[in-house]
Amino acid sequence: MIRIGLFSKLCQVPVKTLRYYDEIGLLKPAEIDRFTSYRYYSIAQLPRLNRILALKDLGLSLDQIARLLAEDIPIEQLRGMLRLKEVEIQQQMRKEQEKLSLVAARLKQIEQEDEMSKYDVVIKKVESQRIASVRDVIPAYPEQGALWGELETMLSQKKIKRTGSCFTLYHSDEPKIDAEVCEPIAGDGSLPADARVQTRELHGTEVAAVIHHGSFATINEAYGSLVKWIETNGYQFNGPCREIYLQPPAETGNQNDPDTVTEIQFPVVKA
Amino acid sequence: MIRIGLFSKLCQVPVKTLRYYDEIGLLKPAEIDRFTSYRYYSIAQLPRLNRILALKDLGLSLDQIARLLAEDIPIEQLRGMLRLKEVEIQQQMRKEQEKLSLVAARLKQIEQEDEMSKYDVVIKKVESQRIASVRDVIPAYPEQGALWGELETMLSQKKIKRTGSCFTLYHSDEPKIDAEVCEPIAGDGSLPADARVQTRELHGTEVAAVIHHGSFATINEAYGSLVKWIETNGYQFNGPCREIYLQPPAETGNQNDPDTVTEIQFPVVKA
DNA sequence: CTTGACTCTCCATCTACTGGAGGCTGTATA
DNA sequence: TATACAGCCTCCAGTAGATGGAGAGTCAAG
Repeated sequence: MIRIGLFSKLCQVPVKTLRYYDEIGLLKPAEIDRFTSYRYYSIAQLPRLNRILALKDLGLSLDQIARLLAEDIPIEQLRGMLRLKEVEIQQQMRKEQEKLSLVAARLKQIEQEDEMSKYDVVIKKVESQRIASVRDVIPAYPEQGALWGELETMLSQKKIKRTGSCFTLYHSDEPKIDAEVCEPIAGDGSLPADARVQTRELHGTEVAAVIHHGSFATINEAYGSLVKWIETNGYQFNGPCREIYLQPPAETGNQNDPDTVTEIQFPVVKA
Repeated sequence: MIRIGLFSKLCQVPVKTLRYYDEIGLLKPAEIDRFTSYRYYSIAQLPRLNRILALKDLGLSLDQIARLLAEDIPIEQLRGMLRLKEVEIQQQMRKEQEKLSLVAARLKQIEQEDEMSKYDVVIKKVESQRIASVRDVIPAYPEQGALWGELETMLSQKKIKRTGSCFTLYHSDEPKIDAEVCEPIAGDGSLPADARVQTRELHGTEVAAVIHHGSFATINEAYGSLVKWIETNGYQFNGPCREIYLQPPAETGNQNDPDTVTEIQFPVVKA
């Protein structure tokens, strides 16, 4: 029987850690003095500790290790745990890889422009949502006002309220702009059976997004940054772009308000 | 001004997390009602939050992000932080890679033998230490008794105490076993200037180690496991093997004691 | 006026330890 | 045998980045 300090030296594990393992029941000392509470370990406990360390090196949690050491684990379960861990590590590696390329892209961008970009691109998931929309080809971006009028009229007639920010889907670019103005509505919204206004489910997707703060006059910069980011970070476009008007419900509108906040989202997939 | 719930929906960040960011000063609401303590956010705060999220995706800590957003950061410092992070991520990836191959090796081993090996190999660092030793070629392993005799005699004459477990270094294998029996001594140990007993520094190294619990008769299994592990896990031998006798200082000795505990270490380098 | 959805603060929890304060215990030396 | 000092004990707090819950106050609609 040896005391904790010597045991610690033999196994190269700090005393504090041994006490912690005792506390959580992972490795109890062979004996504890009833009067002094001194922990006494047996050299024969080294193999168990070694097994603990080896399993820890695989990335298993102490909790999992405790369960594995519980003596009556079928080999099948061990195999399962390891396979699970294998997958976990692979996922983790992919994440790290992702981070690495993001960092590298940022660095490259700093090299080129010598400052931090005004826009920050984030990848996020957008949930599936039910929308009411009006779609048409318009000659110029500001011309979508008419479409908004049609949509609003219909919705207020039917007394349907929107459940989120309204937005425009751009199905095609200039010069023939194929725009669809949309408002999210409740899931049970009755369809109006109207030729112009239709309701449908807009399915969820991953998007790359930036937020533009300022008048629409300068929104091109935001588009430029976002498109460039998507290309340099190895994503591919995967659907029509969404331009979301993030005004608080009260104040919808003024195109040139310098406090306008707009989110631009491009559905993407990792190439 | 919008309330936390709506802001949470717009930016896809949980309410709890927004409150946490407020608490740590990373993103304070634009306004807080003095009477109700309700947090009110401005849509114009979305770009800042987006930047936070983007930096978080790079793997920066909230603390680092807070410092970066402190407005007066020179571009140089940002560059430095990113480069540092780049290196960190690469290290992390190497670690994950290491784990992955360890897990894979375990799985393969289970496939082959259909049980968990009796021995668990761990990689650890061994500190540099001062030793007194006697080295000679012996015809068989048990013959090292004589060498131990010489060493012990000398040390007890000089009244030098050992500072750790004694061990044998095997410089060569059977049939001509070149063994060096060693005892660690205090760093300032005076050298005895003896032809047979010498003192020297044994430099630190990484080792792959297993612990054998039981009589020496079966120690070959431990050697077998360890050597196999080293080979399948892509390490290379890097010095003479150490056989460490982990008995508590009191009971040195009996070769066939079934409670003998021995650690076997092979210095290794990652191939 | 009530109901139900939101929001608030405060506390606890997670992982695997690490550090420190304050107080015993064991051993070596004088 | 007295004393110094290393070693050991327990308890408490803190790490990072949230997450979950209790209990209470607030807001808007019907």
